Amino acid sequence: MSVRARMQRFEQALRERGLKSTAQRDDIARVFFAAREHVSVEELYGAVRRVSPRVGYATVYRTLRLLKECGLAAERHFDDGQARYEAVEEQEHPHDHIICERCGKIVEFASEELERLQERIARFLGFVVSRHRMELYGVCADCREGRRGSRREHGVHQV
Amino acid sequence: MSVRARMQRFEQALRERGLKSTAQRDDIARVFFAAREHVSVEELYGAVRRVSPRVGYATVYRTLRLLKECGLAAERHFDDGQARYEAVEEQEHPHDHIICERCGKIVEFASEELERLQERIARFLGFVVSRHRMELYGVCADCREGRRGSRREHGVHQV
DNA sequence: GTCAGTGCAAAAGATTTGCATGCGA
DNA sequence: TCGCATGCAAATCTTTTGCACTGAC
Repeated sequence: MSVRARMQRFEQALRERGLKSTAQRDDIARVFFAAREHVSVEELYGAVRRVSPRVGYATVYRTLRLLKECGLAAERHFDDGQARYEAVEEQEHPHDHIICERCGKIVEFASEELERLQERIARFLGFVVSRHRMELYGVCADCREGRRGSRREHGVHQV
Repeated sequence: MSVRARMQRFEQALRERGLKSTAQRDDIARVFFAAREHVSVEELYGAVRRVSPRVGYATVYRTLRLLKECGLAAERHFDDGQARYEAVEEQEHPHDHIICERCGKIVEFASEELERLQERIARFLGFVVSRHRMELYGVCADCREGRRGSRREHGVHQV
């Protein structure tokens, strides 16, 4: 989905909630949607300040919370401790992450087989699953072969 | 493994590193090993204070870091944001967690089928996996059926 | 004109660190 | 005795909140 389309969804969400559209909110949302996936608050704040230097940290946090509540952003906690955010696709299929421990690249993937297995395991343990999270950590092909590689890797890979 | 056996491993690890055995370290380690799994620092601090009221927060953190470095404790970050620690079994098989969103019970499980699937997915994406983490969130049988149930559920379930 | 939104600073919560003192080896 | 370990308080770091001012509607 384009940044423009996402912005329209954001503006619509604001209207639906009777919230105001402001220059700051727009700047933060636009930078967020245009950013590489999985930004930390710090990274987002830095990028926003380059566009609009008077924006405060608190507004970035507040707008990120707003985007989360509108279903336009998702918060992720990876093992390094710091929270990261990613833009959510419309009707997005839940997906998982595989992370290169050398270059930091994060690749998204979805596996129906994995989901079925999770259901099965949960049922065996007496649980009904509502959500899950899985992360694989390792080394990507680019790093193993000494290539530079792109840290950007778009979209969810169906595996 | 018993608390006693774990304490012996701890004392040995201290000696190997040329570190001192102190009353505080022993108290914290003993309470940690005896505690239910997945304690937060706050919970551990509270429990240690009941045994030894003069211990400081900093010492709990420092000892927990030490236990981690000795391979006797593992740090886990679940989705609620706060870090939790669990005692590590000797030659422990990596395992995953399923968490009841109603009563907070955490059940550990290990699945070879899951591991094989993870390997397969990673290979497909060009990665070599070194570790992983998976959490399932849902509602346990006890909660669904209005039973009280035990929050303790020992050991890793092979599924 | 109203009142939600913003920036700033202060607060809050989690964790780490500096330092004088204590205590294990 | 010597130096690591401790307790305390202060410093960090991340995130939230209070408040007076601003600006969207």
